[in-house]
Amino acid sequence: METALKAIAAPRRRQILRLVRDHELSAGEIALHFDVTRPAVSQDLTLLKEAGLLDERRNGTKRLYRVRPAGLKDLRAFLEEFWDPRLDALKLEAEREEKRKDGNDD
Amino acid sequence: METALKAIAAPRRRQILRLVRDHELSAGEIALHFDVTRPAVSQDLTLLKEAGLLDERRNGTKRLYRVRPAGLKDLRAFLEEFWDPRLDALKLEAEREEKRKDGNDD
DNA sequence: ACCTAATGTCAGTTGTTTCTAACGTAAGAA
DNA sequence: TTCTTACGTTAGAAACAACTGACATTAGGT
Repeated sequence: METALKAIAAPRRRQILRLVRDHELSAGEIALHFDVTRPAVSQDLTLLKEAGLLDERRNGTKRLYRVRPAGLKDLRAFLEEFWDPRLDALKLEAEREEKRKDGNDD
Repeated sequence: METALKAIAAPRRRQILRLVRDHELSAGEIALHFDVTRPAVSQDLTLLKEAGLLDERRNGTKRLYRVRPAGLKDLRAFLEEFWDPRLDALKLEAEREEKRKDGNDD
């Protein structure tokens, strides 16, 4: 969770998340959007992946990334609780709800 | 906003925000909760203040801190929009609503 | 005036992040 | 097997953040 919070604290990483919010993009395509070198972006991707915010899929020599909704959801939930800890009860209920629906990713 | 995001990415600073969520505390009282030196905490307080997340009030030789709800609200709004940019319209409406109510701090 | 309490500020050290250039690797085409 | 494409990984530099100990400041008490 710590990692995720730090991950979204950097503008470029937030931008990356936005880029792969709805469609997959390859590492190279992502890198094209920024003026740092490709390895720099690659490191951001690794960090985001470790934070559980990104999914990676390999296709041939390419690596395709996209947002991992569950990760985003967890981060959101953590923050919701942070703003107001009294939401605990509601949160637990929502989780029970989630389990019932099974595999829904918000 | 950048500052605020970085501010809450550190556990001790989140803890500080929790401590002064409902009641004011002096710098010294806050520092007692942690095992780093007082200056370290003081720097955290400065950072949080700069991020707009903390209000400072002086009383004699003491400085009393408490959460600044407006700052927290802005940060929240920023994140809401980040999770789902389609909320723009709703957000603007909410802001209009805020202005109407004038000075309400959530 | 002098003292104490409560706190901020500064300089310097250490630790962490971020970046680039160079190198390594794995997939597929020729 | 050799070449190319699309990547990740590493080493080292540079920038940044976090601490601590020492000092400065400000309010009030005696």
